[in-house]
Amino acid sequence: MRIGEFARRTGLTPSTVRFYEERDMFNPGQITRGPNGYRDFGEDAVQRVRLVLAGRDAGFSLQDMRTRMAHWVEMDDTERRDLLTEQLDVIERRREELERSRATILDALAVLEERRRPT
Amino acid sequence: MRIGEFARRTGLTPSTVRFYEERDMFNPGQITRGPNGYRDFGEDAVQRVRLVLAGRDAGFSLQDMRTRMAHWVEMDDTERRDLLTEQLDVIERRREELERSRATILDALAVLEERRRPT
DNA sequence: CTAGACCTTCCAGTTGCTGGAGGGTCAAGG
DNA sequence: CCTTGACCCTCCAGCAACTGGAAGGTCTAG
Repeated sequence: MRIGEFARRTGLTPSTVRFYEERDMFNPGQITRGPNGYRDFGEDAVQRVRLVLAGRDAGFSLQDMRTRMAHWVEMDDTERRDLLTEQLDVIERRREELERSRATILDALAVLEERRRPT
Repeated sequence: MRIGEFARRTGLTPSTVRFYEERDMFNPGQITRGPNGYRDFGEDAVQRVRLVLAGRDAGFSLQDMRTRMAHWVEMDDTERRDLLTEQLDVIERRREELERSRATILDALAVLEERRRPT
């Protein structure tokens, strides 16, 4: 598929996809070029970028994700499990931060409510 | 208090605190200067920056937070409630993204587990 | 009077994009 | 055939939100 469709399917913009390619987030072969110079994305490129996005949202840098995924093929399942578990931990920490943020705002809201119907 | 203590209490680095000052995240008077040129932070500066951080973690830009808080004083409680509620929505959306990210990783883990004890 | 822990400004660099300029490709319709 | 529109290409400048280093000032304790 071409970059437009790929972007739509991954929720990215074409610009961002090109940026990810420049930063080596794809494996060789996942993006080929047609005779007109257009990029051609395979189905595995979609899978790949989805993992990258999961990592990014967990709070990993693109470089982190690149190295992690580069070594993926040569890792055994135990190492892979460790890596994914670590990723889960990072997500968990992000979730907690978000929860604190939410609490701060709920607090502020509670103050407003209390002012409306005073105790 | 001086910048070091302020940074410790807000979980920021002194560099970031100076950057926030430069970007006008504080109200005039929340940071004064001693005769030696050192910054002196008041207790309200701590409150202020905590709200900024809650907004930042919710996904708002610093500029957004700056304008939001600048108008805060002249808003009535209804507007304030709307603003905070909007902030909660943004947090909720971030939470969902994070949840999807988590699901992607749990999926990958499940594949590994299945390979260990095949069906 | 010096060592250490602070603080100051200024500024260049990093990450992860975003959007624009200037141009090529290609299918459909007049 | 030619134009129009929706694509695509590269290159590059700019942005947000930091980060850290250089070069230097201040203050307290020993």
